Amino acid sequence: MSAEKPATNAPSASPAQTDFIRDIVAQDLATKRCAQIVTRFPPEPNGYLHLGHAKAICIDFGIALETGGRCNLRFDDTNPVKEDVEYVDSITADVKWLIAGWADRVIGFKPKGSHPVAQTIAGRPDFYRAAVGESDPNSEPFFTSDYFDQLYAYAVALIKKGKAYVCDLSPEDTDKYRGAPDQAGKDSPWRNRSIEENLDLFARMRAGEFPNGARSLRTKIDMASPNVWLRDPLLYRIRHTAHHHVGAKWVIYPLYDFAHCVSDYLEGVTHSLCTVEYIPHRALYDWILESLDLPRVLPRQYEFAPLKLGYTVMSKRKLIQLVQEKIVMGWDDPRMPTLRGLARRGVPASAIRRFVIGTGVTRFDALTDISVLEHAVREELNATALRRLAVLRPVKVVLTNIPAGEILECEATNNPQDENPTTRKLALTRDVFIEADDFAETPPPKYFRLKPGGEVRLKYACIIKCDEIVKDATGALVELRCTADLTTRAGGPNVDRKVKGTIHWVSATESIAAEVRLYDRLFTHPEAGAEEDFKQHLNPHSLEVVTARLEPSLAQVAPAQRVQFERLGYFSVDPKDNVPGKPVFNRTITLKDTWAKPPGAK
RNA sequence: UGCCCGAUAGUGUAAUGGUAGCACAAGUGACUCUGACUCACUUUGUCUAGGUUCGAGUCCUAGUCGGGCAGCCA
Repeated sequence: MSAEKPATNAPSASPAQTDFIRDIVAQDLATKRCAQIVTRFPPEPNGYLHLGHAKAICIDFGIALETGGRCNLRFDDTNPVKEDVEYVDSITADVKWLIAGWADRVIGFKPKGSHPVAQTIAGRPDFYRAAVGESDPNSEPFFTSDYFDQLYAYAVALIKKGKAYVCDLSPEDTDKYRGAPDQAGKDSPWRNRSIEENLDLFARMRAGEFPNGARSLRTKIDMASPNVWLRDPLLYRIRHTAHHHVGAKWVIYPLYDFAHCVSDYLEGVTHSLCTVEYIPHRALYDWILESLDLPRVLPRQYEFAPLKLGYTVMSKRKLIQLVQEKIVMGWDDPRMPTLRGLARRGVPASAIRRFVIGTGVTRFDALTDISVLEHAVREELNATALRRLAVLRPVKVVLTNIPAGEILECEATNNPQDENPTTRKLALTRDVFIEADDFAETPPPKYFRLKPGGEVRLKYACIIKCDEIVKDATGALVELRCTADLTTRAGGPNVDRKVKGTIHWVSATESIAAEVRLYDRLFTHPEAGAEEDFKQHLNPHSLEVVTARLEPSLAQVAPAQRVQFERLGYFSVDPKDNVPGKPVFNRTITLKDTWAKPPGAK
């Protein structure tokens, strides 16, 4: 069964998702401003993708999918000192993972020969090769760095139009000349160089004649603009650094504002969607493209609010801190909001999409509650996960009326959500384990589980009655001695006898031991991400490792298989640490628990 | 402090001048060999003050509150 199968109760024909961006897109199609919608997802390869990126991906690819358009994965790799192929590889794989089975057919294709295939494929990690498909070099992502020649030509064109100049101000002086938001800047002394001189100097910048920071290429807009991004922003800076994708060909590199709009144009992007912090850049985006007098229709930028999730941090800087300070095990730690972490935790890509799409698209600075994500995950998993019995914190129970060595077979349902559920066999034996939480010597009110003298049903097996509590000298619980009412087994005369509680269990002898990792939210504060000192809100109990007892069928589980440990939650095998004979499971999420726990209970 | 963006139940999001809906959360009940799932029901909302209009969540003005912008980062 595929983990990507949509939940049976999914709103299949829900009204078309709409928002202000989709409205604009629909209008542009209606008025024929665009024949086809082209979007792009443009990460810089300097970190791992997280839930915030998932939102952008769902918007960019989603709109392309809904309109029969396409969406390019393009690496915005204009700053070689911060970037690396490690990130190109992981981001490519993560994007493909997130859109697989959903929008993979609208991903843009890279023109043949735009860069040597061998350079990008050979020697790359398996997951990257698998993601891009070695047999199909056209499925490779786009790179802004592949446009460096064209970008350079456009910069020259701007100089020739008198709209750009080479400036000799140092970075510090450039800063001073820019002024402040409430105070106009002043013109650079180099602002009025002749076109010939600018052309000559820019060519020499490219030729490597000047050291880093000695000169820059700037637009000539307005040093007094109330929008500071219009105060002659830089187009090119000098960086004597090799580039991870195009090698050592360049010593000057374009800046985001120049490279991004031009790359969008070159790729035929119609709608360039980004987050609200780029709102002040939009005027510059438009200015550059309009100044170039380009023949084709220009792309337009629209902005939406970034995703903020409670009880986690989303900024790259904070995430990297968690990794570097070993607060988590790595970028793929199952507690991380990275796509790698979520995947390792067992969250299906479809659940992430469902969640992100459900939060909508607005420009409002919203904080989404973690329960919305959790609900989306449970909804996917409830439909697809195999039901299994596992005991996380075992307490031994001796069924005194079952002889040692005897095995009574029970039939258990694999997934009650299936139309035609299949079953498997379970072994009921004299010694079994039940969950520590499912027994209370002095039960709180409305306790449906096992208590002295009380009865409870062992799921799929029979009703048992607690006769005796055995403790050691220190008063610690050793075992429970119970009698099994075998007439309440399937096929028995009293199968239908009701008791208030049904609990999970495993045979003590017919079960296996496994490491199970229980995860909780990383932070104890909903807005931990908003605070500089976010680490003070770390949850010390975000990871708990237990040695659990599992029913034998859990000995070999495929990494992609999701299982529900009945009454406990959804689990999957840890793709890294699980080895045959020594299983390791991750808890993706607990089941919803509406029973008010008594005070002091864990 | 200059410019820009925003504000609808606890949270998120619809309503495009005409009955304020939906989801999550919370609560009540039904069902139950998962205190899950499912089902039914319930509570809770248009930031404030003016204005335009037959009619304003929606348009206008002012205020309040929240967010963004002053990298040779993206």
